[in-house]
Amino acid sequence: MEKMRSNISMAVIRRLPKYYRYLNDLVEKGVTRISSMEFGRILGFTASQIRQDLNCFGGFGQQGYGYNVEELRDEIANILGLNKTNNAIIVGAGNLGQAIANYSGFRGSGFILKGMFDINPRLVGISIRDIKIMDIDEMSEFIKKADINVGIICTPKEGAQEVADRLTGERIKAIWNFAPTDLDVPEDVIVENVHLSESLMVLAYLMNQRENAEDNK
Amino acid sequence: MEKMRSNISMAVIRRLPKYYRYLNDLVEKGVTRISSMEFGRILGFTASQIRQDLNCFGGFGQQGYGYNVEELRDEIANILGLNKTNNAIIVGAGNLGQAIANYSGFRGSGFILKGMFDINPRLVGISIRDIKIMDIDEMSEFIKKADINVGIICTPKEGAQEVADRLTGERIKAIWNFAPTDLDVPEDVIVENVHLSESLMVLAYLMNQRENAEDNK
DNA sequence: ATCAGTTTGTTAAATAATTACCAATAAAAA
DNA sequence: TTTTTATTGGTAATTATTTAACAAACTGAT
Repeated sequence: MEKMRSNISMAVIRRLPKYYRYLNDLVEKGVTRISSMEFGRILGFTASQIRQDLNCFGGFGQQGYGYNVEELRDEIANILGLNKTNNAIIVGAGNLGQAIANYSGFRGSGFILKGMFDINPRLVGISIRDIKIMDIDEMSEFIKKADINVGIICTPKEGAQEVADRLTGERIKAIWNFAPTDLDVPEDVIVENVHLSESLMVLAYLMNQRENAEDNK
Repeated sequence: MEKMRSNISMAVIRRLPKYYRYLNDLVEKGVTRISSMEFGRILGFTASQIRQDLNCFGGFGQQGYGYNVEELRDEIANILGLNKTNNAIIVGAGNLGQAIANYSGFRGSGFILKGMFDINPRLVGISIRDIKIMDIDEMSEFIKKADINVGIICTPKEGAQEVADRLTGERIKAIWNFAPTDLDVPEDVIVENVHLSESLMVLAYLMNQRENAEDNK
């Protein structure tokens, strides 16, 4: 049974998926047990950090043995809520929306794509992976009918806030936002941003810096 | 002239693009000056943090006045290296690769897409935004010829490491990695990961947690 | 059983990041 | 010009995160 600590830091939470990914790889390789030290070596973390992180949720290991790989993997899946399903829709069915619709990572995260929406009449009616693109005016009704609780925003930044307003108006619980803007939503709505341009700018910064450092040598 | 501090923390660096984005918005709105307090209110940061962050790179403000919006925007663009151009190729021309190719965020970050590569013969020959998809065997030669220094990996995780090896073999400087795996590269190569599945799992965690918290009320 | 060797969970120490504070100084008002 | 007000840049205090240390406890071998 998990410890009930609700004040886990985001730093810890953002490491959990990486733990999960590597544990999955280990399971596939047939590794049954692992120590925090060896796991840390693989991940590039300190053993201490791994033990500290895992202990936020419970004592999954055993002295003199380490962690059972499969058991730990399942515990983390449980902590991440990957066993629960969430019905999702994509709003904005352009290139990015379509790529996300085809994204295989949905499998295994518990998210199920139920519909796609766009304002562009050329896109409405097209199907991506058996998901029909619908007109955005049908969205509210669809959310109710299909029990949607996650909205994925793949619109340009101009339309994003309005889409967010419509989604939250329908009591959606979470938004996965790919639009390059910060959304203003009620405090009980969760927003996870994927800001590609920011990621790219960080890359630009690091390249630029590296270059400057070399010039100064 | 910038201060020369090379030990800027990643926490600061990852905030720079957000500063840049909001400053651009302010320029567009015609705002000419702003105090750290007002800027913080808009961004959701403390005034202290903004002043502290900016001071890593230089004293861009003025007592009793604040910061000149346009000037600060340009300074940050310069710090981020957005004025320099970098030639990039996309490896993996599936849905995600094509979406990235169409991604308008390249404009304004200084990255120029010069080519796309795939192993799938059905894709080779197709053009996306005037960029021809080539066979991956032509990649090495193309990198030399077209002076490419950035590789964007949009392959499944299975092929990603091999692509990274080929890219670094050609002395590429940086990789923008969308494959759900951590790449092993020489230490002078910069890797910026966009791990969508990890982002999605964090979303799952937060939703799951919110639900648990509500149940315990 | 007993014992040597591992490895955890947990507490303490060290490091990093954020926030508060304030003297110095420029802008704006008087 | 002088005074008041605003606001920075930098330093100090606080808070958060990471790493180190170690007693407790399990494994596996003898």
